[in-house]
Amino acid sequence: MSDLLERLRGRGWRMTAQRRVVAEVLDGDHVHLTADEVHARAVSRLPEISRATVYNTLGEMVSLGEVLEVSTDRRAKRYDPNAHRPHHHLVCAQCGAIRDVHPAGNPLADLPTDERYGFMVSGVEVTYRGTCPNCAATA
Amino acid sequence: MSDLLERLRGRGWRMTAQRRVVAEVLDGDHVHLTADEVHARAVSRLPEISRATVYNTLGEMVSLGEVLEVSTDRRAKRYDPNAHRPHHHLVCAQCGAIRDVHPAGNPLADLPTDERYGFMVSGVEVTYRGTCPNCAATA
DNA sequence: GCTTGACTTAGACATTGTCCATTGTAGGAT
DNA sequence: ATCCTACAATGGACAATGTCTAAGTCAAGC
Repeated sequence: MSDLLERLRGRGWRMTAQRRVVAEVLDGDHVHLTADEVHARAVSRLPEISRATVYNTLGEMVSLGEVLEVSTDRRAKRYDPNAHRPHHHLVCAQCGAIRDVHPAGNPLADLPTDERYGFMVSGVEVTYRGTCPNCAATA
Repeated sequence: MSDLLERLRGRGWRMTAQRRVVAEVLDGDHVHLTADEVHARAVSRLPEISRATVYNTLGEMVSLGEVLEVSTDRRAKRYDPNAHRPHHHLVCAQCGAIRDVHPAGNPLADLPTDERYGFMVSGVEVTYRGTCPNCAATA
């Protein structure tokens, strides 16, 4: 059920009630919660969990490479538990809904050498913007 | 020399000392200043300019479509006066240096219909990550 | 040179995130 | 089973970035 929790367990990660709750809250597909959203949901299961712990725990999951940080807007960072299959994001400009997407093509190959300014290029993020069906209907 | 200022003038934008200074500070190629950096530079030319004015002015330039907001990290928004030719960004993971790049290919065409989740997709941002020559040498 | 509505200001406030000293506890050692 | 100890959690202060408001100021048209 909880893939994320399983992965973390298999790394000798010290398990605590707080960490378990954070991992459970974050698990799933197309999940892109902010730290505060994670905290709110965690609190409903473990009322005494603190904000700092949620931030620390999310930060550790990111360091372990089991969770991705996503910045689709200039507001809060979002956390994406689907760190294993590389993917990009499609964001609704109105409501902020986010979907994971897997475009064809390889943007890295599309960056010519003379546009690299001597950088060692290691990765690329692609963010599609648009309007979701829901917002299109309401507008 | 100040293209940005010229463009703004030609739109009946009410001109004030503050707005002129902000436009001048922001003009150029590969310019990606944060609001606070813009403020700091503006203050050196017009000591009494306020932070709120800089934020307001940058926001208006963005609304007018003459300046782009760029979020290459989760820190402060950056402002890019080069709103004419569409382009993407290459960011140094160590020092945060940013270059404008123009990759080949069309990422919009690479997003299959069955990965669009019914969204009306209107744009795409591509952010390349890597290490700049300077940081590679120092590391 | 007036008038007026738009612009600017200073600072309070909001949001998101980090840090630190203290307290608690998971998991190995006995 | 219990004890130890290093690691984790807590909560509250602090920092960075951005927004808002009420009052004063000014650019541009008449």
